[in-house]
Amino acid sequence: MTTDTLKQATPENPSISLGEFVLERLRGAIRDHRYQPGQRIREAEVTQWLGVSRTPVREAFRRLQADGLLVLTPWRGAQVVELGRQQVVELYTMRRALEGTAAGLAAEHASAAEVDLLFGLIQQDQAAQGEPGRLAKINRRFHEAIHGAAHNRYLLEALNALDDSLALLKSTTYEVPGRAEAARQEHIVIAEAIRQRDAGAAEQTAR
Amino acid sequence: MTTDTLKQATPENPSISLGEFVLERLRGAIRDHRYQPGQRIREAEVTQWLGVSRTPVREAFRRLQADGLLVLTPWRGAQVVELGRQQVVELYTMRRALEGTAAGLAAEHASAAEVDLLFGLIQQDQAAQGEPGRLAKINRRFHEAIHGAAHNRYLLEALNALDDSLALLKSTTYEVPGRAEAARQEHIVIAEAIRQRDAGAAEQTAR
DNA sequence: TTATTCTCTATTGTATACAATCCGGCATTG
DNA sequence: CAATGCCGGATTGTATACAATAGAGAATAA
Repeated sequence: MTTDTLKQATPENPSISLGEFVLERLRGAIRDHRYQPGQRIREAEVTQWLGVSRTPVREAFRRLQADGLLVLTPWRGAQVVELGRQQVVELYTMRRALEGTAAGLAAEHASAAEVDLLFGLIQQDQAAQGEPGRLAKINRRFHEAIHGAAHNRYLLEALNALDDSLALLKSTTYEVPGRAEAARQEHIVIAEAIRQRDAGAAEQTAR
Repeated sequence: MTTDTLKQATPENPSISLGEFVLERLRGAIRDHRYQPGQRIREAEVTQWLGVSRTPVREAFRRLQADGLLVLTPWRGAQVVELGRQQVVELYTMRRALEGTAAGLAAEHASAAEVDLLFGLIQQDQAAQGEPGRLAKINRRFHEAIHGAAHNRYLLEALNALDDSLALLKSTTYEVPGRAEAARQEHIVIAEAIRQRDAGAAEQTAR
């Protein structure tokens, strides 16, 4: 594999290594359910798909194993993780906890600009009523803003890893009628608590 | 590399792959400060040390990168992570938070046997007064017991990863005179809160 | 003397050859 | 007919060859 082929394979960013490239493509495929939980992924398969040799594929496999997205069984290769009921429960429990932690830390560490961003997103949220797509996007950005305001890279990493694992589930974003309104009210309470540096309240509400 | 050589390299457990073997040896070496923060680790070096080829070494490197113990720079190889001041602060903050989460979840999910274990360890702790070595060991087991009682594998993973990162610091286990006694009192409060299923109190005290 | 460029070596990224293992089907035997 | 054992292909684990790059040091010019 020459540098030329690498450029072909990653036109957006020719500077990253093939291993990173394969990693991102595989992670994306798993997130988008192009590989489904329980499905086996053969090295040769990815090799042909992305036009690279086995070496970078195997490196990507190892990283994904460490991230909890793949199970590597000796001599049997890689399988997308299948989450059991108990694991799903634990995953959501952990997420609730970390979400609370993030809000609490944000209350302690958020800058004025970050607080402004939170309230700005709440206003955008208000303006996007009735547009589920936009609403979901703004909602996500609100949570990301809180995560960032916590100013803790390890917390951030953990939250991202959790999100990746949650993507393994069938994404059933069910619409509960009054949920959007209730969520916005909660967001206001959280943002207010953060502005007033009330870590306890922010943490409790975020959970 | 034949199976025979593999057995030579891992006499304790000939069944695991060489990649896993290298991973464990490297992780241990970093934990024990045989490789110091900032130090570069060359592939050829590990290759000779452990008598394996570069392939398993590289796999171990990737896993350690994912665990946050190594930094891999393209064309410059692996370096043990050097934690800056801010990172250390964030690490300890995260640990406090997760320790609290673990205690809170333990209060919700601990079995009777696990509660008994906690109180048993407190008694052992009392009996080991004046023996810093034993005391530290029992203390560690107490915390591990709480982590286990939380019944959340993702939390457990995160705590272990955090411990690995903390091992990068110069382990300055400084002895504060009355600390052992104070710690035991705190442990009693935590264990009591868990027994009474008081998640809030357990979480607050554990932090 | 100092800055700069060039070359060469050490080291890593990638591809591929080879060894070991698992899993299917098939034959043999009771 | 069923059960068992034994190949043979498919797949992964490991080693190694080759390509590409970074960095150190020498040589040259100012």
